[in-house]
Amino acid sequence: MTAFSPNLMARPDCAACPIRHRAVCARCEADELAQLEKIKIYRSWKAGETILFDGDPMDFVGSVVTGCAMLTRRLEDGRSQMVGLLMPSDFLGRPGRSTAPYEVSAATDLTLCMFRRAPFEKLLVEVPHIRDRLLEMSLDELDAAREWMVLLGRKTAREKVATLLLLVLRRSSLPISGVARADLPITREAMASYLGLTIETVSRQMSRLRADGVITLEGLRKVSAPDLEALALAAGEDSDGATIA
Amino acid sequence: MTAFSPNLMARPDCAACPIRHRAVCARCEADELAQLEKIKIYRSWKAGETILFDGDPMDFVGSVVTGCAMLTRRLEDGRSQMVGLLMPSDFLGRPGRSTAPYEVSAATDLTLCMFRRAPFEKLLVEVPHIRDRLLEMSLDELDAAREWMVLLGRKTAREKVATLLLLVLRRSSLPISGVARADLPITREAMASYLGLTIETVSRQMSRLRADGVITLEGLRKVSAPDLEALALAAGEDSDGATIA
DNA sequence: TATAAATCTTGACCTGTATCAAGGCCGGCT
DNA sequence: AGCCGGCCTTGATACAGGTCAAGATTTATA
Repeated sequence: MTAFSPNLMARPDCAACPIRHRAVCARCEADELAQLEKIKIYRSWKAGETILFDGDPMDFVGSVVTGCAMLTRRLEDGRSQMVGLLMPSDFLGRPGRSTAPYEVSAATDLTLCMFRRAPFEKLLVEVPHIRDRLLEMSLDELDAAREWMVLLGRKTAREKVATLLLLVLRRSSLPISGVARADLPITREAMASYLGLTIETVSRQMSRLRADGVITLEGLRKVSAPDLEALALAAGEDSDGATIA
Repeated sequence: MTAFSPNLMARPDCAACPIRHRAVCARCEADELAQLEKIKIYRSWKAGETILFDGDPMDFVGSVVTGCAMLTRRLEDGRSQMVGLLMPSDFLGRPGRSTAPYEVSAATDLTLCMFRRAPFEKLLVEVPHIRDRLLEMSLDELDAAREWMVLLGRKTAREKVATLLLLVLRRSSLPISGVARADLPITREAMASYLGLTIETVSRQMSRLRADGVITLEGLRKVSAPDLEALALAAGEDSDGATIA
């Protein structure tokens, strides 16, 4: 995964985020860039590290530059459910909230571009387009969350795994259809956490998809799909190819 | 359920929405009210009616005044998952989008306060506080959706049913703890759709909760819980009593 | 009020996924 | 290189929730 401009500065042609950024106001883009530049801080974590625990103070917002971050909610008895998988250009945090409502951790080696909340919120007041894009992004996230609810509530284990692979392949590789290859950014455990399954079930379904010729694995982390349409079919997806962001 | 001001006009003391509206700008509230007043339309549906099918053009936004609306996504083979349950004061629709990404239907007799999209979006540009509240609301919705993902992915059938009852009881009745009573606004089928279960499983778990003394049923639609704490326990909820909006 | 049509409940049985357990693969460390 | 420890895969078994089916209760209609 290569480095991208963080979300709020992304241009419409940003390869990492084909869905999220529709247009950028030509008039004020330069200003935004300059102002954001002044208050940003980069920070990195190693794969597996926890960035914030549920309830921790969270005095920043930011976006993923490289790598992959996870948002996880835990029930008291230890059961846990991932509720967000943040890829490059995805936004993290919420203006107006100072406490993390879930655990944030690094799925892979991770770099975040962070803005302290106070100056960011000030900027939010001054530059209306940042707020507009934040609204756009939140609504996209909401759509994605709802799409994921369908997966969690109604899809079979096989469909769940296929859907996640499809998501990763669609985000990582350029072609709309045909052969697609990608590095799986997450462990089997993280996949299970995201899909509402156990590790064993994920593993079994990966094996089945491989046996059925829907996917190919090289090592544990490299997946490819000779035919994305076939994978989409296994994912039980609407034929219109609705995208899950 | 009594009538409330629709969401965007809600005051901080609005009984229906204790969570969503933190503050209203005193300076511009009057103006907003006047401007919104000019472009709003009320419309009602009977319980069970479909308001919009997935993919229908949606040239309005609005909020629930009375009753209860459902957002449902369907897979091609007929499986369906409810992805939103809108109660009085909840917002429906998305500025900038003209097509419904899910089916919208009336769970009970329903009245919406609607604004045609074009003038609403114009207002959005002119009155910044409306946009701010829309962002707040979207972020709250996102939190709620994520909380629901935990339910769908990790909770048992009993916990799921208890969580939904708790949600309804918390929204309908005033006391923080102690006895709570409410009308279930939705059928068993809708409950099943929301919880990612079958009707039969919902029914069985309702019976079990009743047998265990956690809830009481009068007729099919009136529930009460002698002890909300006990219900929260059955819901597998964090002890801090985190609210699902 | 009687009857019909929904909606809900309960039971018997089955299946998909979780659980428990053993072994294999791979990367890191000495 | 060889060993160790963390992932991952595979198998055997158990159980929660789904499916199918019958009946009960409620609501709508005549």
